[in-house]
Amino acid sequence: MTVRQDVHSDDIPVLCQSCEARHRGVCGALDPDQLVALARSSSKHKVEPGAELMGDAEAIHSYSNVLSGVVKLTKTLSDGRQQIVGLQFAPDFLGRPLKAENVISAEAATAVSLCSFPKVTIERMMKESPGFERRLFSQALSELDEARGWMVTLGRKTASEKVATFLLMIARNIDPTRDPAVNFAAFDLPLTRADIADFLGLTIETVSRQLTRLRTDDVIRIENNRHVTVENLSRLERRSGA
Amino acid sequence: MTVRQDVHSDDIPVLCQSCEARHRGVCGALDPDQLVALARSSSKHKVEPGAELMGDAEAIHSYSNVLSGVVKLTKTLSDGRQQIVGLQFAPDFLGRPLKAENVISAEAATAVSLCSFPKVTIERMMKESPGFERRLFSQALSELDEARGWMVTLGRKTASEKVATFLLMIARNIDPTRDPAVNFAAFDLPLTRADIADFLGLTIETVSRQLTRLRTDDVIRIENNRHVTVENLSRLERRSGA
DNA sequence: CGATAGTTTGACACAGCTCAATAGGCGTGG
DNA sequence: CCACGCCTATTGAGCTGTGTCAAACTATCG
Repeated sequence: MTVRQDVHSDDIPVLCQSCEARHRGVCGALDPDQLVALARSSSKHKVEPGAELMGDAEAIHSYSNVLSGVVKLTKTLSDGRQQIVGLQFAPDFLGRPLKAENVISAEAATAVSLCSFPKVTIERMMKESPGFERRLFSQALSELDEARGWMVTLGRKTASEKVATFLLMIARNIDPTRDPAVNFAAFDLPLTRADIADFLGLTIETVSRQLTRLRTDDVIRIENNRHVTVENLSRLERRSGA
Repeated sequence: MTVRQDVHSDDIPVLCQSCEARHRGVCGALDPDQLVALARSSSKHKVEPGAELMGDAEAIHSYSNVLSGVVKLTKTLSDGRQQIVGLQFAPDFLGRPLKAENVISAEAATAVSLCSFPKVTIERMMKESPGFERRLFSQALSELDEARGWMVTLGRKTASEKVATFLLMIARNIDPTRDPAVNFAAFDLPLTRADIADFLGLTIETVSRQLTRLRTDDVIRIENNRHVTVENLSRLERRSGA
């Protein structure tokens, strides 16, 4: 385990000073010099909900850190059926390393801010900093664990368990500063009913009915279709089939 | 097995000489000296179908290369519902790097032969050989791509598409020396109907009915319940919803 | 306000599940 | 070699959870 250096903030690029990716993200592996080098070719930008960030079967030119907002990773069958295969939150790293072409698409689910880097910069950093590559590796393995967790949900859970599992996942991920011990959560759903359906392998109608059921059973409250309050996360968890 | 003292750089351990993992697997990244070092603490062994290779929530003590046979990776819900979240074939690397505990179980689906290494050996090799870590990283990313591919199958395909997709995957993976261009395949199913059901999020009966349908539609032939012949893989692919 | 997009609700259909019976493969022992 | 038992796979009949189609409702915004 590498010990984080005691770094004075004036050594760190302005761009990176309050960046979540420097703390829990891939940039946490870099020393100030490397941060400066990386920051030189990075660019921060914001995109609107619905913006396409990567296209399936498209050449990869850049990678990004997600600084805020939620990114959908999707796959689509030739006849249009769609499946969301992952969600990314700050400070996740976006983009498929070690490949020339994407096999999935990425789209902003909410307003998203990103810190992007040219492909070559990331490749150089991977070569020069073993710690950086290690962080990318580690994130890939976490995403693999997650994807396999969703395989269980998709293959073996009922519609109501799926919806409960989804809400639980959002509650746990949407606020990077959230204390996991707290048994209460309130958040805006980052996805529309159609997106939730595409994530859970259901239809919009079924998602809506299951949400209504959770609401009438007093497990959750919903305001303005988007804002969800969960008084008792354990209660929701018991409904998730875990 | 004795290793010679004065190893020239072109000397490869006997153990590794005809090993698939040295060609397409993680050991391909190692030079002869490193292979010797690794081989010193490795052990080859065979296990019966059904043998448990890793347990969920169990501390990790070793990693392995799959040399032959098929390994099921499974996750189980508390009430017993099971989902297969991946299959491993030669020369895949088995075990979750960068973690102290497993989050999945692994079981031999067929007779399996393995080449195993203590945890510390793999960890040392990862530190000392960037190429070795790179290969592990690369395999993790491939497994991630695959898992996401299965998410689409589980969430969005019909039962008959699922079964066709499964057969196609087996046809393409079971024989490491197979030419991808050939449009014909014949193989023994490495999984029982129950396993296939657990992989595809279906019941045994539905799997059986869909296989019968593929058989009566002359897309496949089945002998002795296990041996499958596919005259025309493209035809099968058209049934897979790809 | 009206227009639009997203969501909920209802009625009904059907793919895949459940339960039950039958058939087939394979090892063991007479 | 057959007979038996065991396990796995197939087939059938009926049920149910989720999908489909359609209509009504709600939030948001010009």
